[in-house]
Amino acid sequence: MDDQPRLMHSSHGVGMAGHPGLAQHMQDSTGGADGEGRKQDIGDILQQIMTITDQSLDEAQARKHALNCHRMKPALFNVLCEIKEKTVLSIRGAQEEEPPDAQLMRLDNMLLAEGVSGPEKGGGSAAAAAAAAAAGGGGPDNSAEHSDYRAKLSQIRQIYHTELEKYEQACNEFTTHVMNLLREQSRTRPISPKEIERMVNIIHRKFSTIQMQLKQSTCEAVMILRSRFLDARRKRRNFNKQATEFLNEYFYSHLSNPYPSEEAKEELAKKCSITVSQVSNWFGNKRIRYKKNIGKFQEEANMYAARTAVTATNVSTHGSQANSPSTPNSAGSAGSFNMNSGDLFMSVQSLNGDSYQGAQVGANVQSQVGSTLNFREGSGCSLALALSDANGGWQDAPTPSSVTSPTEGPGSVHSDTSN
DNA sequence: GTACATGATTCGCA
DNA sequence: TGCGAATCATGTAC
Repeated sequence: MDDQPRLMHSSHGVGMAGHPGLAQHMQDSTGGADGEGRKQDIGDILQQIMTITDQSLDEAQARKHALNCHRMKPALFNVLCEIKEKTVLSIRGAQEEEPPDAQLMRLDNMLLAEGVSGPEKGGGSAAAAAAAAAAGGGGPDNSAEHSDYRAKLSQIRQIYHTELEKYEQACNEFTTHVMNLLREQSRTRPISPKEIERMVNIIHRKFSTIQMQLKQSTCEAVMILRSRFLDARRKRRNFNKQATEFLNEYFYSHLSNPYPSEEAKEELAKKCSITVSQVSNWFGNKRIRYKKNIGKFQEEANMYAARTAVTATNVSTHGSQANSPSTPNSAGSAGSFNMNSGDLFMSVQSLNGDSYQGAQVGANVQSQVGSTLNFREGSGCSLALALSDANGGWQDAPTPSSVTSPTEGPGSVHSDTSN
């Protein structure tokens, strides 16, 4: 406590000594007739200011009022303000000129790109689509995951804006409060408008730091969400049995050309409750793995062939009775797949001498290992032969017209024994 | 825990 | 751009 008067007096001394213009100021404002008397006045005022903290509240209030009414007060405050301007605040002012924060700009750009800040873009659907595209997905098939991503991103966006508003509101309130306080205090201590303005800037900078932390946290949240979204996409889930059945049916029914069109893929995706991309992946994997190990898949092929043949037989029977084309897939959903009207798949395994009788075409067919016969009903029950060649490539099945001679009967077989 | 199955991803190619 | 091939990563059966 003892230090304070000493410091005050010290600063008083420095202030007066360091500001030779004070006496002049006093003279200017008072006419300079009785300089000594005025100096005494100033000394009294300063003394009162210095000792104001040692007084009781009531005494201080009374002294404050007396000081405020003192004729020398405005001049004294002007001088003190000038001294402040030329010392501490000038140093602080030099530090205020900071370059725009690069990190803040990065954060702003990222938030804008992710659709968190800036105008509402469907809750960041563009970013979600970009994320989906990056993960190899696309189209309406990922809508469930997209909507989940969008919902969470929208949540982040909402929290971000709520917090931002809170900060801005708090910043404004605090700024107003400080300004009012400083204006109030400027009645009893020398505070220039410039200093108030500077203080406001300091407050804004402090709140900007908080805002940056908020932006950083939001960016982190978006990054976590995004990585989880991508991870979830990568996470493998086995398709259900029915989906695999549908895919296998199509694959073995189109062994001659197991490249489903976009429409077929969409149809399969719909039936299997998977995405078009997944259908593409499945066929890609299937073709590779089938070619790598035809023998292993032969049993599976036979199973689907038999099933398809039975279905086709049934359908054919009813179909011929009804005199209408049929679509023999075991699921019985006519026309669901991109099959030629009346495609009948038949796989022949000669290893154990088994042969499947295509009831519809009425022919006993025995062929080479790995060869696959694709019977096409249609005009004259034409027969297309499809097989995977020795090089592992797929040989396109001839079109019915190209393999069907008008003279060929149901039992005619185009057989490629290259395998 | 291990081997195998299988969906997803990546990369090079035509 | 779609495909084949290789590979990764995870699910599943034992």
